[in-house]
Amino acid sequence: MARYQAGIETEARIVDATRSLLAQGGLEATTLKAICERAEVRAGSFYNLFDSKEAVVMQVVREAIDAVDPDPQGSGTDTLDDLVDAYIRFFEEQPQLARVYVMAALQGENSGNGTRRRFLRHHQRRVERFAAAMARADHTLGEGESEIHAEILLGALDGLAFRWSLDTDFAFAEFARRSAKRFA
Amino acid sequence: MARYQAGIETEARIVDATRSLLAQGGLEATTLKAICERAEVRAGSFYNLFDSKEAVVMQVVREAIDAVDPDPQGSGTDTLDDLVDAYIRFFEEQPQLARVYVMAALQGENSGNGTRRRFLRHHQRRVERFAAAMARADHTLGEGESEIHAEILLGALDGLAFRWSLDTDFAFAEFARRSAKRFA
DNA sequence: ACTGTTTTTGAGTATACACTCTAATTTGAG
DNA sequence: CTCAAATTAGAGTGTATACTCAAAAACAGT
Repeated sequence: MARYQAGIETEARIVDATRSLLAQGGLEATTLKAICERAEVRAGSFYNLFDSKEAVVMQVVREAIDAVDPDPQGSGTDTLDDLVDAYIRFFEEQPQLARVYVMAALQGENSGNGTRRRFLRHHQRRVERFAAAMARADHTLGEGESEIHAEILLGALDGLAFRWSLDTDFAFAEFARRSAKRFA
Repeated sequence: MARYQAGIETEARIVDATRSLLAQGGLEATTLKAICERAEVRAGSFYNLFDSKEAVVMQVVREAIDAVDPDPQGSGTDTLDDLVDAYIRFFEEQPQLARVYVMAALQGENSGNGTRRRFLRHHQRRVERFAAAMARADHTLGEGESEIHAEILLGALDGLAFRWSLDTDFAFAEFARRSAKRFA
């Protein structure tokens, strides 16, 4: 069971290679061959450490999302602006990863794997945090009410982000903040 | 140049086969083999009539979008509600096609083909029609102002539709209309 | 040094895909 | 009926993919 140092380092190299490939050329560029070449590893080693290509891709995406979380401990002190900013930052700093995230969710729709479920869980958590932040800012808001508002605002953010991923000239951040003001 | 009847009928069969495959199993199920089998045609015949698989897929998607257009002539009599309803109808009646549409736009991002451009042109037309309908309903609205509102509303609709395509229990239509009310 | 475990190798498998090509057949206008 | 053009067949090409496997090598605790 005890892992060797070599294996741990190899794993890190594979994750790094995957991250840079995704950031650079999206899912299309992130083939197993490309990952192995960049990590200087043969296919067999890859499969000694990961169950599938999808596994490492999803790990990278998850890490990137966590990296911009304004309140990783979930202590409940983040404001709506914090959350919106974190959302904007993820898309602006990692446009390709955001695309991969969306594609993975969309592709998972038909294939039976749990990508779609994971995506929805993550979305649900996000809705709850948005709703909580809204409720903290406005005590007159009912619980159901704030969840609905959160759902609509997140919908708008997702849509605008998608719009921006197709045309990076689109003033995503500005529209996103404007939506937040309007739906909050 | 003069086309034969046989060719015209074959073309229709191929388009029908593609449409039903897309509606049934999305892009994944819509392979050339599947199209040819369902249309009872050999690959050579397919390529005698279409340049590529993508060509027929895009044709089907375009037709589906046009089919729900509340004002195909563009006579400028559609209201915001009409437009929102058309949007909702497209996603509710053709969820798989909507997914294909989004996937195609996302995939086209890196590959040099014009899918992304087409998508953006279509989006732009939609923004203009939404903005015009908003302006007709509220004459105090400036032109720039109504375009911004249209962009945000469409963003929200896109995001909610995406949300719904992952979880068809989501009350997409209700949320969509609720978003639209904020602009009316 | 011994030894059981982890790691690495790299050729190989299986498969799926869009697309091509040539020859044969069918069509329909004159 | 003729014949050029349109259509069709269908085997075949080329390529890319994720992934497997058995054996060799490296590792680290004793």
